[in-house]
Amino acid sequence: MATVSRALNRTGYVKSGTLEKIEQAMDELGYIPNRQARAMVGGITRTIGVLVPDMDNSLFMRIVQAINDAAYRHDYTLLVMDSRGEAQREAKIVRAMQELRVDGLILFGTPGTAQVIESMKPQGPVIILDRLVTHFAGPQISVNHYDGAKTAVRLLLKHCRYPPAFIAGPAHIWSAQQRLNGYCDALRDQDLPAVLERIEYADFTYQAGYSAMNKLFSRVPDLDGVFAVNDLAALGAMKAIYERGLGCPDDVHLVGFDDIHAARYVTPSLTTIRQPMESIGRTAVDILRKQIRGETVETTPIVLPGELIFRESC
Amino acid sequence: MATVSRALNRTGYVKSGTLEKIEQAMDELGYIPNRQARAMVGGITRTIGVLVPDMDNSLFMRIVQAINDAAYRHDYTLLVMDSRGEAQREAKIVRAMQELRVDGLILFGTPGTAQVIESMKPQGPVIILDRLVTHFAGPQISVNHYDGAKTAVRLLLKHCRYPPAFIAGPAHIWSAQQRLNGYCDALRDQDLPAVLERIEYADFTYQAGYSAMNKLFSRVPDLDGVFAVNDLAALGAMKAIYERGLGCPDDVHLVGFDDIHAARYVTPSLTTIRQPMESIGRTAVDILRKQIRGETVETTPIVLPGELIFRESC
DNA sequence: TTGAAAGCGCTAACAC
DNA sequence: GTGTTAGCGCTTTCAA
Repeated sequence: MATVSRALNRTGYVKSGTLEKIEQAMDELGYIPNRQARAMVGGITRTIGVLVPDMDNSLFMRIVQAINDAAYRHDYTLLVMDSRGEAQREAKIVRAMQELRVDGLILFGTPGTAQVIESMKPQGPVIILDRLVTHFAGPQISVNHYDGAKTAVRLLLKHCRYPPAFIAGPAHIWSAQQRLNGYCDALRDQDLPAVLERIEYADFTYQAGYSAMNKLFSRVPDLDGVFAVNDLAALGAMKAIYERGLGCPDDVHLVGFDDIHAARYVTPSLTTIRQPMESIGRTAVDILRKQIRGETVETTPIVLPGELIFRESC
Repeated sequence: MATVSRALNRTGYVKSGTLEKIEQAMDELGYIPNRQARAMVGGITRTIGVLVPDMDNSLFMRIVQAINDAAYRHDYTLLVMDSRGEAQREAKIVRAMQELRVDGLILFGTPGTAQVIESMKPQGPVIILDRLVTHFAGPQISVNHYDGAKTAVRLLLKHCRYPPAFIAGPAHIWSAQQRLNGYCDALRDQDLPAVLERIEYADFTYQAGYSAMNKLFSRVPDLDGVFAVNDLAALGAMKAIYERGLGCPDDVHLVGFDDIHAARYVTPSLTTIRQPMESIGRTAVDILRKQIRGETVETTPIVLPGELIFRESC
């Protein structure tokens, strides 16, 4: 038994003849080693848990894809689950992953995440992505929402005669808040006030972007530029613009945030701030691996720059 | 030890006082049962492996979401990995999942899937989704590609003066082949021949749809209707249509397949055949659970009807 | 109603 | 180079 184990793990000496015999036997018997048994004695499972609030969100999944690729490179298997944004479900899934003894956990921040982490014992390393959580001591990674928003608004200011409007996100979500700050400060830098009239709140959906845009139209007469908190909302806004018989960018300049696929597919294609999804995912796995190895890591949030993607809408 | 085990699993008798003491101790110690150890003796892991060729494909992920929800309801945890469409990677991931002793496996069919399954020993149940595989003896689930295509083409025939063109998928992919057959037969039903001139091959991408449409334009003078093998290709086609200064549906009627989110977001919104993603996912888990319980299941492919979604493009 | 003991498949330490 | 043994955390007899 021990010799087989040594052969399998290529640890210690095994005579080449014996090795062959072992390999042949494994083949004949269709033997597949049991990783759980391995994990029982070794302590590590080579699995990483990933918890997403919405598996049908291209932004999230492209980050997960990057995680997937990095994990694959390092021979890790991913447990991915969708909490559907429900805090209770999030808690149950985290628990299940702990019972499965994942080596590390990657969570996308939701309003409930802080509490979920609070209430669970710190079994192994945890990393939070995208929407950061204030009362969390571990590593966190996100795009620089603030700078990205500023860049977007500066671009609009270059093209527009009037101060751009903002379709904002829910006030209690950290990333939305950051983008709002960026919007306000970019205006302030030009000695323009951020007036309430030009800000309309929406959640991150297409529908909400559509109605927000309509509300802005009915309220603001001199409207020739809009920054939307994310691409989905921007797409909704675009719909509203075209329904009024107006055009993009001729009548209204439009900039989104995220760079989801649809941004490239629509006509006119959407100018946006691209999140560095690939490096968010890769960095997450890198840090996790360091933590798994027992090294200590920086716990101040890592903030990666977004990239302005020029397309047709602005 | 045995008593604790009984308490945890609520199997056998435990005095209520003892139960309380156990629960209190678990709390104090932050005890989290080890599912792997459990699985070692029990044989089942309550995990399901899911292998996707592209995690950033809304069609796939909405099916996975349905799988996720069904799995959650029945207390299963999902191992989801993205093979990036590479056969070799697919094989390695399946292997890893077998080593982890998943109770069942759900695969999205790719050109390489048949061989991967062939070469791996049948450890536990396997289900194949979406693109069926001919030499596979287990259960398979997909939309009725053929009927869906027929429905789409019939709709186009109603609105168009000329026989609609078809932006086809790769010939070696089963689902694409089915949709092509549907296209041809729908024409034939109206005593119209399916002429090669009106068929342009593309893969399932936006880019390919775009160039395919341009080729059709340059080849077919009387073009007022197009059926695209999937929504992404349809969106690319739409771009080409608008670039020519034409409109949808005024000049060219357009129908897609799948009903990805973007279909609703674009202007004009895309008429399409919706895949029953929710029921594909739910059914997959239902069948898997049956198989895990040891029941025998139907192995003739389950073919679910698609749904025509009327929007603006046709 | 509880405890003792065996064993799930593996690795690591040690002896041979 | 290879075999023996103990033990990872649990469930399941079987006895008490």
